Amino acid sequence: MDAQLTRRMAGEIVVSDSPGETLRKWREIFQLSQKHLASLLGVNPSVVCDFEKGRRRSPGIGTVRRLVETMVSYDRAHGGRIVTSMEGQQGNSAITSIQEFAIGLPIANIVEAVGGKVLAGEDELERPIYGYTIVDALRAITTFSGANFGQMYGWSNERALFFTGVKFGRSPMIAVRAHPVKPRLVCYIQPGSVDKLASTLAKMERIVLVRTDLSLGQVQAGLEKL
Amino acid sequence: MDAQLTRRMAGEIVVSDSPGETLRKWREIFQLSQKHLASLLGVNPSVVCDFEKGRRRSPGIGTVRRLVETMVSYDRAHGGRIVTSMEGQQGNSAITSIQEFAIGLPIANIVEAVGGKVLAGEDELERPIYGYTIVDALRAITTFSGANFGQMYGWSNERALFFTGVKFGRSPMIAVRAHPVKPRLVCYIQPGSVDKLASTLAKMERIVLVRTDLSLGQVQAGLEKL
DNA sequence: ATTCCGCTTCGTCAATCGCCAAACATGCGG
DNA sequence: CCGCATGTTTGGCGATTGACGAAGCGGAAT
Repeated sequence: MDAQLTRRMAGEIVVSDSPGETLRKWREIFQLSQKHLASLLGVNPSVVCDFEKGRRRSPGIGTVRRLVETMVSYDRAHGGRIVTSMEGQQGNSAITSIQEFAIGLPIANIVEAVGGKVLAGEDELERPIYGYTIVDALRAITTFSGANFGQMYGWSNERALFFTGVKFGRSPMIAVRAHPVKPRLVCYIQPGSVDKLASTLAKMERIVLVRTDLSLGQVQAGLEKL
Repeated sequence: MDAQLTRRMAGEIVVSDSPGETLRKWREIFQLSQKHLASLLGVNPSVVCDFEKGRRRSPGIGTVRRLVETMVSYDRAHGGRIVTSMEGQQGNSAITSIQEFAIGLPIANIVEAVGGKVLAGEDELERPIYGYTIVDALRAITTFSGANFGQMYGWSNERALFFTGVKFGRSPMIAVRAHPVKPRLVCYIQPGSVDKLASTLAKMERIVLVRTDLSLGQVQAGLEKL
């Protein structure tokens, strides 16, 4: 749930020119004293100090992770004052969810996780992909302005695109075809029917086309587990 | 310039349940072989492998940083194929810029960096702030829908808010006053005039109000240097 | 079948980190 | 001036990392 914030904090610390000061910045934001933070971590306060003052030049990522996660989950456990104030806002209402995987996952795994039936592209199932986007097809078409299409693609474009609210399955594939950047996997969630044209287009673009009859909620749950 | 992407990669690696695989994911995205990456780093290929396979349980952040920055800058130096494909897209056109500082900076430093004159709140100048947002006042008012106001605040709300295109300086402060989350510093960039009401409101909210007659470009340059 | 290639595994060694305990410094109320 | 709390510094010891290079493995190309 707080993965976003956690990653952000960690990333900032790692590439900072002075990781120590950045760490301190976050500790201050969370309004914790070195001692308090140390006690949460179950270590000596000097350890926290060591990091902040840079005596430990290149702390392990394990340590950084522990620090960051400790702060976030402590705050969360105490009402989440700080955490909620930084929550993700943003977002076009047509985009239900955008996630990146921490590691590359073969398309086959995704398909299985969402109970999908492959309609086209059976021969590309081992390709790894790195994230997914879930879009409301209707709203996307009515509310997207040119630039928004770019948003659908998160950080990697080797990704899966899920559409809800699909009637015949033509327009989404046409949109995909028209767009210069292509996903590797397109999945319709509980579509009405799926037009033949859709799978033809998919084959042309060498995209794996899949349908699933699970609900959006079930799909999301399946994806979370990956 | 690629700080955003760099941070994201680093953050993802640090919090990943298997940093090695995540690292590999990124190497693959950048289409580098272990050998190639190793040569860029000036180390033996086996080193890269050791990281990816997790023999180093908790590599130092220095190492992670080097890896990540090497990939990004290599790609950038060779046309930036990958990097540009992941560039920041998104964003409301009213928001010119959103940045976070790596460390907390006293308000006074910011004011100085942008050549500002303090109009209210002289007694809060040492307070640290953690980021800034630059907004086009006119466009904000006409194009923002409720939710967008949340966007103005990046990750930390202990931040500075800069407005361009200010006529009298009333509306921006009224918007700030109406909003539940407050910035610590509000700065008008080349405002027409600044209404007395603005500084009154600022005092009420204990916000430091500043004006600068530098151009937007100069202000941005000043902020970059911090 | 042999050679290449990229990736993996492993033993090794110096440099560095992770952590503690105890000393040091600073600030605050009495 | 003293205690007391909080944060900083220091010395040191064992565990781990960062790096190398040799050797092994499996698939693709010759």
